[in-house]
Amino acid sequence: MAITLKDVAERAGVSRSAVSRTFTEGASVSSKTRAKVERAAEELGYSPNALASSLTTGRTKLIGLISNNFHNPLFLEVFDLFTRGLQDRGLRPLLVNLSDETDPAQSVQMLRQYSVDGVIVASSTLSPSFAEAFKTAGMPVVHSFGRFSTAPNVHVVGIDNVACGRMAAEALIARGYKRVAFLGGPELATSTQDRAMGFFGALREHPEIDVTISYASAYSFDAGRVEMTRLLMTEPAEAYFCGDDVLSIGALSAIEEAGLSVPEDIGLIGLNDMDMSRWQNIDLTTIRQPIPEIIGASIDLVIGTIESPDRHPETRLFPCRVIERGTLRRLSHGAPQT
Amino acid sequence: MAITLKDVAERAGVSRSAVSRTFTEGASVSSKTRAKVERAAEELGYSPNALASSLTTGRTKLIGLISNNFHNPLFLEVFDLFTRGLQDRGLRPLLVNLSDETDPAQSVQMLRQYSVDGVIVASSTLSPSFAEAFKTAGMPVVHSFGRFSTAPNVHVVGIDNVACGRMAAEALIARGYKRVAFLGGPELATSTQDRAMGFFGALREHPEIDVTISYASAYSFDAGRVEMTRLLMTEPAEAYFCGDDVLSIGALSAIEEAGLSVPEDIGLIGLNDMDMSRWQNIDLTTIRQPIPEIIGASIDLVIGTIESPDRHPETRLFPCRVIERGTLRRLSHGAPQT
DNA sequence: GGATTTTTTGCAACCGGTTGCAATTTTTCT
DNA sequence: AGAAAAATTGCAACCGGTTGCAAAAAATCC
Repeated sequence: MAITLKDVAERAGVSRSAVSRTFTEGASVSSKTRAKVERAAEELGYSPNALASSLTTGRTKLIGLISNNFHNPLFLEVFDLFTRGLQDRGLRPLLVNLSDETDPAQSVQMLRQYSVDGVIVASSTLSPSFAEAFKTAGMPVVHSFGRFSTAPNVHVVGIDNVACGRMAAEALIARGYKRVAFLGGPELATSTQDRAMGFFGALREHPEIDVTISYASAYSFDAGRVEMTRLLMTEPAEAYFCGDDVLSIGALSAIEEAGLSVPEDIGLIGLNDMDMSRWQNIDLTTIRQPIPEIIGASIDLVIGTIESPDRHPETRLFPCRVIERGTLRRLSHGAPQT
Repeated sequence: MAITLKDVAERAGVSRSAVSRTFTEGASVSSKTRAKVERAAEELGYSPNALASSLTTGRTKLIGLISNNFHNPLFLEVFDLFTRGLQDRGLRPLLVNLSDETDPAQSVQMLRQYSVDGVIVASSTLSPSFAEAFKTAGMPVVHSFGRFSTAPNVHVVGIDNVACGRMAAEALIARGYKRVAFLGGPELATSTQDRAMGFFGALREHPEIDVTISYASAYSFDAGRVEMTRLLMTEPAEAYFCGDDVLSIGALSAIEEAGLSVPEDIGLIGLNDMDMSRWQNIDLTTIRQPIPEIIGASIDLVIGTIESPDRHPETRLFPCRVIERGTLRRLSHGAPQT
């Protein structure tokens, strides 16, 4: 059915090796045979079978892209950048949707069956051990949006969640809020824990500020809305740091529905700066994660590890910054600016 | 490095064929050898190389999933359902991000190199000829969210955009609007054209209603906002049918910013019913596309075509329905209900 | 021009599996 | 128990490529 190497070889009147070599970067072929082969290939419409060649070269150019975040709009941007970035470097993303699975065994087996060259785990909620399972299985792996660790076992690229928590706290302090709160994502998500730690850490130096905490059941609109609705039933804080933009938007919706206004009655600051957050009817003050940089670094790192497998695991964290929009009261003039 | 068939065969003391057969559905192996092989495989941690086997079986279980919609939040749901649906059936999505590319040649070549078993083109903006290129190259292909055609060359699964346009018109008529408009997506997108056709067709029977048309430059928030802002500078219509939810939200933002309110001053009806549209601070009246059904049918159809390649191309369109929310005035009592 | 070096080429083995076929073993039958 | 039928097994060829090696051809040198 399909055109193979052999067909081209016969048509061009050369050996199969010659054909293989013309399609292999840096192999030794005279320009004369190359021309013959290319002509024959063109006429037959031949293109080499990447999977067959992977058998001998050991490289498939397939990268497993694993995620469990198929409900957070931020991840559409993430998938866009990952797929584009991988394609631009000649790699192909094999997408794995983890949904509610948290055991890596199946994914490891599946990606091994397809001999992927490397694996990218894109998730802020999976535990570090998930990515480690791929390393144990001998696959180059990078955990994107993962958690910082002083002695990492696998490459981690992301943000310093503790620093972000602190940054959020400082933003609220600078704006003179006296009763603040953290509205986190799922309590056991590593990112939630770290953000809470940073937030509380910074506020420890400000005992005059009252601080509370609560958790939404997921990084989702509904969870944020439900939790904020609950909070509004008693005395709410003056401003909330929400562990995620989509959570913030849920909270925003609950606040408006209660007849209160943002930022006059309650302030909100999110985290991520997904595209939607800048929409003028949302206009969320938030902390921006430099997504393109995180993804670029993740890809570079996985490629680097494919090339030198014994590379020492490293953690690359990118700085975030506050994006000033409309859900926090303006910075009071003369207040300490960070 | 990795464990191969041969390793298992040696350890189990059987031939390579025996090992191969124990891992092949419906092959002839005695329970005794099967046990030996499974034990050896277990001990060595063997899992068969799917790509090597694809060489002889001709099946990779890889499905090319092609899209150019990486900015419409609806497509996160689409990717979620596609990846889950494919996985559940033992298939693997190889994701291709088309971005602004519209020439299928590269994608065809790439997917041929990876010997994908089938291709799903998920896009409402690509022309039918895009999907046809895969068929010409001999690959089973389904165009999801594609356009209806009486004599289709490839399988198409989607909605009847003309009927949706009509449905939108009827919804506006039923609510007594007298000056309505279509705010379409890119003028050359096939979906836009069809929706416009249905919309205008239905209104032709109501010459008393004034109807106008304009196009946003993309199916995006910004494009919707820009276009609505422009429309508001002169006398706007009483209600708009927007070609897409995200466009509607952009329009909504422009309207609110102009100090007008929805649905009191201007009504809006979208199309898609993406998850976000139900968020209470958006609360968009819209026409729901039954995304899960479309995706399920697309997967079934691509599998069906893999199994019987000469299957006649068919078009499967799913019915849509209006989802009543808060951006259109309430149906006036006694008004004709459709 | 002939010897030497460099480049190009084809052979054949291999990558990790599958499968038709004939030989062998097991089961069934009388 | 022995013959016939059915099930299992291994051999060897094959899937579509790649690559080390030795032979052949071309280029360089004196």
